[in-house]
Amino acid sequence: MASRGPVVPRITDVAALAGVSTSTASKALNDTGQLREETRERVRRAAEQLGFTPDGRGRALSSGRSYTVGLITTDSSGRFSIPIMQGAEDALSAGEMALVLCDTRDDALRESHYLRSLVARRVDGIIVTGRRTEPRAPIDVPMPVVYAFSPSTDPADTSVVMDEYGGATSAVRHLLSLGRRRIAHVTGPATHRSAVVRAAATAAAAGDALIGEPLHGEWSERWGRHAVDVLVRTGDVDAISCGSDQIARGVCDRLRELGRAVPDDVAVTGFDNWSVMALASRPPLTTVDLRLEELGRRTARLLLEMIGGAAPSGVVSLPTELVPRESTLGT
Amino acid sequence: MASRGPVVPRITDVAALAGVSTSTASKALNDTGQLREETRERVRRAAEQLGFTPDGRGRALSSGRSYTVGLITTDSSGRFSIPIMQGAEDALSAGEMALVLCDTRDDALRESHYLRSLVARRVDGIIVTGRRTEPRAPIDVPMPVVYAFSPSTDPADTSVVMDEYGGATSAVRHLLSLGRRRIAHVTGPATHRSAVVRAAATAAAAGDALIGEPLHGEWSERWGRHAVDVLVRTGDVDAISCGSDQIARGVCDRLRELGRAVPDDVAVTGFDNWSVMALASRPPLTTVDLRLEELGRRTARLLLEMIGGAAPSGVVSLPTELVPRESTLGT
DNA sequence: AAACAGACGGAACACGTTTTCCTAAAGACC
DNA sequence: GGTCTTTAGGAAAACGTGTTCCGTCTGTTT
Repeated sequence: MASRGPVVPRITDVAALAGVSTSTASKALNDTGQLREETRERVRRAAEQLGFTPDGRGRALSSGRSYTVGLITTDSSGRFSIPIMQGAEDALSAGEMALVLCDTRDDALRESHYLRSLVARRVDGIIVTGRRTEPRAPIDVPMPVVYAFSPSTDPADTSVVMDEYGGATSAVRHLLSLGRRRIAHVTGPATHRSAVVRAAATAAAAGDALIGEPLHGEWSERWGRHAVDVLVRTGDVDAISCGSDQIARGVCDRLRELGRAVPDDVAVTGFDNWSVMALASRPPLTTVDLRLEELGRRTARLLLEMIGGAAPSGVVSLPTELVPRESTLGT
Repeated sequence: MASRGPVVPRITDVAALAGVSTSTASKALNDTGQLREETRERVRRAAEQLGFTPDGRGRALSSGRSYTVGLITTDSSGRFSIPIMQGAEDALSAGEMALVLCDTRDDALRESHYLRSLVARRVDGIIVTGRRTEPRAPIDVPMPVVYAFSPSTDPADTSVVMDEYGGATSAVRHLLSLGRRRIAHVTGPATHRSAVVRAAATAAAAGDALIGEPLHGEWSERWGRHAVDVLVRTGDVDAISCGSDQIARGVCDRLRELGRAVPDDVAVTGFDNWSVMALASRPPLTTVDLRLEELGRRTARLLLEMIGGAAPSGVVSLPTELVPRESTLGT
């Protein structure tokens, strides 16, 4: 027992002031047991007067729950993790649950350290999220776990992912519906699952309208600019579907520099709806919104259900949303 | 007492297995009290065998501390909050403290909700961080608080801020040292403290070299581009110091479109070192790094000291760091 | 008036740990 | 050999809450 922290009133103080026992005070404040309304009111008044707030630690111990969930993220700086965090935090705070943040920085040592810490805190459940969509090894803890964004390699675990395949498909369908028939695809490294999935969906949806093979490079504006140079040399295209908004922005910049009008000469689509890129691009990008905040919310809700006793629900795939803007529609 | 959660071994189980009392087991595992080494070892082995992890809730109750700090942020999505969070989390996790995340979304109702929740959890301390550098009203809680990024209006509180004035000064000195003598300043809205402070520092450091008044607009690439049009009409400049990297990127883009070489004709500096902007800009931006992660770390350390009993230390101002890149140095 | 049911509230224990005493055994000293 | 000190370990209380169980008191019924 270290030095006592700040002195805050305990339930016994409230009980004493109201002239009842602690158990009665507890019942009054929690609306349980059989008490006269007058007694309840007296206790409530005493609690108010003292500014009493029940101690979560005692409560946790008594209830067997900590009303806390852990969020393990491989990099919290990632633009993917943040909206997920926000969504999860939103859904959890509604249920009076707190979120403790653990950023492993992709370090296995850190991860095991944090896992021990979360287990020690008797967290009610854990959300695991990654930086990439590659499946990851499940964690071994004695409490419910939900994987978000990067699913568990064990299909029996609960994982929430977004439907990238469907997203890429919707982008291509959009281009086709606008009459584009010579579509190129520029995306990230072939070593990234996202790039491969999006490319496969694009090829399948475009069919004969796909020009050449998908071009793989880095997830950068620079690569987008360079890819345009390559495409221009190859032949003519009337649309470029990109694997990310960064690439798409680079594509737009280079097209403008070459005197090709977007979208009149070439329509461009992005992916991710990363506002910093999609809105700052000239013109603003038609893109696929991943609805990551919804993904976070859904993840948290599934976790809450599992904490409530529900069984794991396997892999849940969430729809994306096409956001049409000037890069395909014009002004 | 709700349904029992996952069954994990308690210290009594360890004690029973080792054939000692619980108090002895506790002492053995915590290296306190007077025990034979052989007994200690026996207990340790039993703990290991059972996979025992002490329950943080019981521990918190007994120690009077929760080993948890709250982080109240007005928007966790902000690119300023995130590095601060990371730094804080880094410094805290080293001390076995967990960080619970509270995103108020700039809503007073949410804020008071979270404050109640944190007080209920008997958090050991709270970090308050904002989206802007404007001072904010202090919070009233019975535990140590440190304000980061946006200081408390009460100078007696502990606040950690960055030295924007010094940062802007260093950028201008850098331009002067490169021989630039006709410097314009393009920055954000005059209603933002950051813009005003940075502009004042720029004017003071530039002296006669400052061309015209600081140009106030939005924190956007679009405004940067537009400001270049204005400046070109006004007269000739050989350097533009910008209030943010976004503005600077817009400035660079427009200068290139107008055929002005950066930095040969006009040198450009940014502010914030937001890599998405600073590195993607053509050319990459010389800019002022705010060292937000260090700010977060420092904040957390000060909080830990206050939790340990130290007195508030008033406003602490942290130095920024000039990062020279091609937009002033050339290739 | 006696028996009974129901309303009300308190005593005690549980949750899991740490810590403060306290006791018994073993050794040291005269 | 008796007293004193040291060592090793246990019993009990503390932290703050929720809940179970039980006793009392009031009012109703026969």
